[in-house]
Amino acid sequence: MEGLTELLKGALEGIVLQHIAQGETYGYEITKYLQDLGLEDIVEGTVYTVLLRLEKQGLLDVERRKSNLGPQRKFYTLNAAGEDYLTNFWAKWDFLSGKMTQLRKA
Amino acid sequence: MEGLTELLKGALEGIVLQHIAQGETYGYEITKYLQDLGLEDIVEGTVYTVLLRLEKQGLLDVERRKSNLGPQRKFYTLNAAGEDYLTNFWAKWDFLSGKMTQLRKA
DNA sequence: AGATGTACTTAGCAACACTAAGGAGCAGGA
DNA sequence: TCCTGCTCCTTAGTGTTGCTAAGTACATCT
Repeated sequence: MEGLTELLKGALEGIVLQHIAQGETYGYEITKYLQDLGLEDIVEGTVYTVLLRLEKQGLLDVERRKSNLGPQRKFYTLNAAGEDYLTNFWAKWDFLSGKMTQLRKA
Repeated sequence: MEGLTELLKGALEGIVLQHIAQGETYGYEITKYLQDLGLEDIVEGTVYTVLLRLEKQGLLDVERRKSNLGPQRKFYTLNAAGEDYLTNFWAKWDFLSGKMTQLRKA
């Protein structure tokens, strides 16, 4: 799906957070996961910038450990702030989503 | 609903376009309509900047006519390009929306 | 040695929602 | 008559965000 960029703004943070909420993970894996999901235009660079931003916002706990293949990985986990953020994110998404449906069939 | 700004990016163009698709209208009316819908943080200034952008992109036909009260109005109608854009917008929205649901219950 | 796959960082860009500030037309009441 | 409030639009500028590009680094296989 092309031209999804603008629509992803604001949503991507939630998407990444939601995936991390399902279990400790790291950037490279997240990228693969999203591409498997069908969000193929979300590439590595994008995911890493989002992760750094989320980390700076204090929504994630980070641990650097070595991998069995390749260089070290940065493992991310949601902390309490992250969970709050995520809950709030879905509330906003549902709100907007509802309005969109309303508008569409008006 | 606070903090909707980022989520609105990309969606707002579609929202405005969708409302215009339901019949000729103008900026001030669109603003009121959205606020009635419950999107209260979308204020005048925002709507007008969106309209100008859509107009520049050639998605809207414009006609300036005088109003029975207040200054002249700029009436907007969707043209063919606008309709295409709108169809495409909903396709993208449905796509993302579907992925969000998938991700959430994963 | 070189290629391939894994894994992360940084600097900078473009698009968008939003803000701020203003102007202009009309109505009604003080 | 003034002036307050409502209608209606414009322009310049800001901050956030997804994205790009270029680079670094480790491991494995040929």
